[in-house]
Amino acid sequence: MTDSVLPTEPKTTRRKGTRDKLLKAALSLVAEDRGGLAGLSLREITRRIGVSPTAFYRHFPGMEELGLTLVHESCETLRKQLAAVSPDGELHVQVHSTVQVFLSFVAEQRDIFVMIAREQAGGSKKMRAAISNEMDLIEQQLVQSWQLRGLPTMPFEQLQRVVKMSISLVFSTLPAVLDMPKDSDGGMAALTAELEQQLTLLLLGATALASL
Amino acid sequence: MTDSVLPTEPKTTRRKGTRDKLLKAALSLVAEDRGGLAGLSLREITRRIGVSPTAFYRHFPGMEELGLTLVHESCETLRKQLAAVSPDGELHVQVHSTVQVFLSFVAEQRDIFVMIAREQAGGSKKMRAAISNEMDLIEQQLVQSWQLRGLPTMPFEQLQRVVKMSISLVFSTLPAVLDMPKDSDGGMAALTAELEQQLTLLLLGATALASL
DNA sequence: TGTACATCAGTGAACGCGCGTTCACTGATGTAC
DNA sequence: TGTACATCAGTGAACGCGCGTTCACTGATGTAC
Repeated sequence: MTDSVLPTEPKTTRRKGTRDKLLKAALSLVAEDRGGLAGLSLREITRRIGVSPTAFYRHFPGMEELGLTLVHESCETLRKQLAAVSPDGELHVQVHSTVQVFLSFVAEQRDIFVMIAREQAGGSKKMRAAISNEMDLIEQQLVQSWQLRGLPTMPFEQLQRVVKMSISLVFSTLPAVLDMPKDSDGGMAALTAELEQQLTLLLLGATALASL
Repeated sequence: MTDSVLPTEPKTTRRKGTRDKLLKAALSLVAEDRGGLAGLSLREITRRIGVSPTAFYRHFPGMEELGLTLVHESCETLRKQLAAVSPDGELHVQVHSTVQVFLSFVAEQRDIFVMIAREQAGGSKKMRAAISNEMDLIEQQLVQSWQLRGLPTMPFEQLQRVVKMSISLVFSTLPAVLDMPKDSDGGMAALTAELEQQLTLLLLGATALASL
């Protein structure tokens, strides 16, 4: 048994990984139900990743900061993915593409959205402010990208309102996602279909209205 | 000092009132922030109304049942008030009336809506099921009453979807209500105006679409 | 390359606290005769 | 109307528990010379 061969691999691994593990553990605990970030404890999180409770404080001053970090980093990822979409063609094709991106992201990052849905109204004041801020950023980004693509056959103010409403509607379906088995493809498909119907109705309606 | 004159008044008062006091106290504690029903304790509630913690169990088996009762009784009240509205005239007048009823009820019963908004996504599974059930009842009722008034210049399925979307949009604004000072009339007016714009856009759009 | 030192991530014992729930109880209200 | 009894709402002591946070510590990693 040669003792200390291959000093590489685990060198910095166990060191740096803990912060991310804490975030992931918190996220999965929230997704597992009970009652939002407020419903889980620091000790529960550290227990799950096999680390002493005190280790938590090496990475976050407290639970609230962990929550804010989680929201911020998740939404950043979402915005990047949304920015990468560039649908072409007619209006309803573009709608379809955007909705698909949004929803496949929701399906993929289910836990994150579950958490955002819960904290959006249920969290602390700071938490709610952070989420509302992130949603505004998403809104701005969508408005811009749709403008650039020549979609807006309607006044700017109306386009902005339509986007805001679309985002509200997407987030409204999240509680239903919460109560869906993690692997229920059928259920998710039904939600997706209904949401697409809703957004299409909204967008076509607004367009029809603007052309009168 | 004649001792036991006037034996009336407080006879049954202190007895029966406790259950309602518990409900009210829980509601006001949720509205005061922190983090939903999950964020407050049985002892906190009983402390607020000056009763021993054990008295709680005379009225509810636990916190969850108190929460479910709160939701149920509140939504029943809301539905009764909505049923009492009978707007006349053109479409946008009817929209205006309905929105006004809804929003004045929200303003009036602010705490209840705050709680519903929080628990809709943030609560336990049972809680979410109860709220989603109550929202369906509201939806059905609105669809019926609009149908009776001859509003639907659109297919039934579309009317139903429009109502569902309207309710989603109303509930989406609740997190913003949460962060508004209790007496900020200006803030509430702004929210009301934006919401009315949104709903008008949706309804007129859908109508325009149906008449193409 | 080797050595000395500083920084940093994680430890484990200990604390005081508020919690939900149990229990046997008390005294007031309601009911039967 | 009065008396005996059952029911019911509220009490207060007691319990064990998991919590957040503190502290002095250890040993590994990173840095300066």
